[in-house]
Amino acid sequence: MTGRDATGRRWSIGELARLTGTTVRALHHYDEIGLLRAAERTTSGHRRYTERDLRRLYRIRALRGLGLSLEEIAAVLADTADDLAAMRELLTAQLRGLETHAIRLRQLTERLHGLLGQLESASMPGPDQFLTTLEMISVFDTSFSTEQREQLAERRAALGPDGVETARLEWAGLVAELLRHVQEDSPTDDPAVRALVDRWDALADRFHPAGADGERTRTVARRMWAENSEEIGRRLPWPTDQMRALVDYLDRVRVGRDA
Amino acid sequence: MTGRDATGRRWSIGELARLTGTTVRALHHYDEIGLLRAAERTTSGHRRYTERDLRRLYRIRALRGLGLSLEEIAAVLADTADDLAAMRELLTAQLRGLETHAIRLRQLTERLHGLLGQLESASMPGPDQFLTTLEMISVFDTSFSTEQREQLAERRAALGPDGVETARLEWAGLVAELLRHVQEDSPTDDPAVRALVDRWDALADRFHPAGADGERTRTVARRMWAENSEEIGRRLPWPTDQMRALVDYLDRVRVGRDA
DNA sequence: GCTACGACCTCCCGTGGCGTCAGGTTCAAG
DNA sequence: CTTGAACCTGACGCCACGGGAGGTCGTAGC
Repeated sequence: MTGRDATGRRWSIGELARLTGTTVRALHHYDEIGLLRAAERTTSGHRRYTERDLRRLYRIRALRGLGLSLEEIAAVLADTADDLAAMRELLTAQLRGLETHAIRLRQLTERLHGLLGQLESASMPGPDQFLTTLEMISVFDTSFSTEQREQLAERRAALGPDGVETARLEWAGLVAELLRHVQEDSPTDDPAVRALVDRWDALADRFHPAGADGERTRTVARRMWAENSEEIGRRLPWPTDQMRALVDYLDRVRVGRDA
Repeated sequence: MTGRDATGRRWSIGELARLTGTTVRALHHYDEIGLLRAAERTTSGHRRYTERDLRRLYRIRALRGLGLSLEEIAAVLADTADDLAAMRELLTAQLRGLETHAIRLRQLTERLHGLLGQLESASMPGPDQFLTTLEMISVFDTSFSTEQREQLAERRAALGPDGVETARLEWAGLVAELLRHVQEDSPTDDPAVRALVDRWDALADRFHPAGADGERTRTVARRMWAENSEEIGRRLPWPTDQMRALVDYLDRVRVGRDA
């Protein structure tokens, strides 16, 4: 078993750790799980590593540096190593995983950017408002049905990720602000309210722009946003009625505006 | 204490989980760590959540969706919430963290791309070669001294991350292949060997291009690569002599080529 | 031979954010 | 009254180690 390198150099566990930039504890761990067993032990139990162990360790560290799990590493290093296909497959899978990870990371970054922008802007009234926006974001994430998500995905391609994030965030903020106006029963000709509703409609139009059959599309669009508002209302502490009231309120403001 | 919402709706833990898209277990966990305690319990011990709990949960989920840890969330939600500055600070820090994370992710992706490219290319002799390349990568990552890293960083800016990764990978492969030739004592006028050495020198030149004082820079460059080779040799199972032999071999090939 | 002192040993708890049983109790509908 | 779904607490598992306790081993200097 040790015949192959019975004559070579030996390293203690600490030397090995220093050589490879790992820690003694990590080597203990690899030993425990059987990923890298010391080829020999001294009579007193100290580990002695051989050249083969060292080279295996280098491979392990390289693969870990590529983000593979210890289990995966054990698998590819267990194959008699003439199995490059397995290695290629694993690395390809890893690459795909990294790419989806990168996508989520970008989305996260955009959300954070948006939120920070909102925090910096002067239009931010206070902490209550911001916390409500947070709630709306959470609700938004769990409220859209699958087919609605698909519809959004179509628009997503056209708007680009930035546009979608911005819209999502803006919409969450709008719902929060408008709900407050509904609760306070602001008059429908309040300029502030009109500005909010204009932004609301512009947002909906951006997702469902008027095409050849402009009016029909817009109707569908507004209905969809209204339905989402209701769905969201069902998930909020405020009763559904309140959310329906919001939609009604929107309509009343529009009537006053378009008259 | 419960006076504020003594009259509102109550939700069971399962209802709350369905509303917010979480799991019962997660809510148990939040309760355990004190992040979200149910406002009340029934006489039999079942949790009853109030409207305030629900809204707090929405905030928690939104912040978790932004990648904050439960501890951080507890901190910002504990502040009496008029502390938007703390929130801004935390989100900014989070954004910075995401960005460094994204950088590492890009590096990883590039490495994987490079390795896969090497695996696909026809110049890949066999699994042994590939595993040796893995070892070299590992060694490369831990061998360069700090000032050498700094020198590399300068060039890095000029070459771009892609260039650095490609070079790193190519160099690792070259060392592996050349070491084999040294071991097999291939003749110095072997065309395959010459091609390898040409690639080696081209690589070094790419990192240390000939400027006004061309020759001196090149000498420095070659010395640096040679030193790294020795340093690397010291970390390899092969003795230092072998690595020094590699450098000598390189020189002999160059002499034959330039004559 | 004695004494440091460092390197090594094994065993075990902790990390984060829950998932997943196990074994028992309670609730709501029929 | 019964059944089945929902709920409870408690405990272990995950992943790749970090870190500490408490003991043994190796070697260098006196």
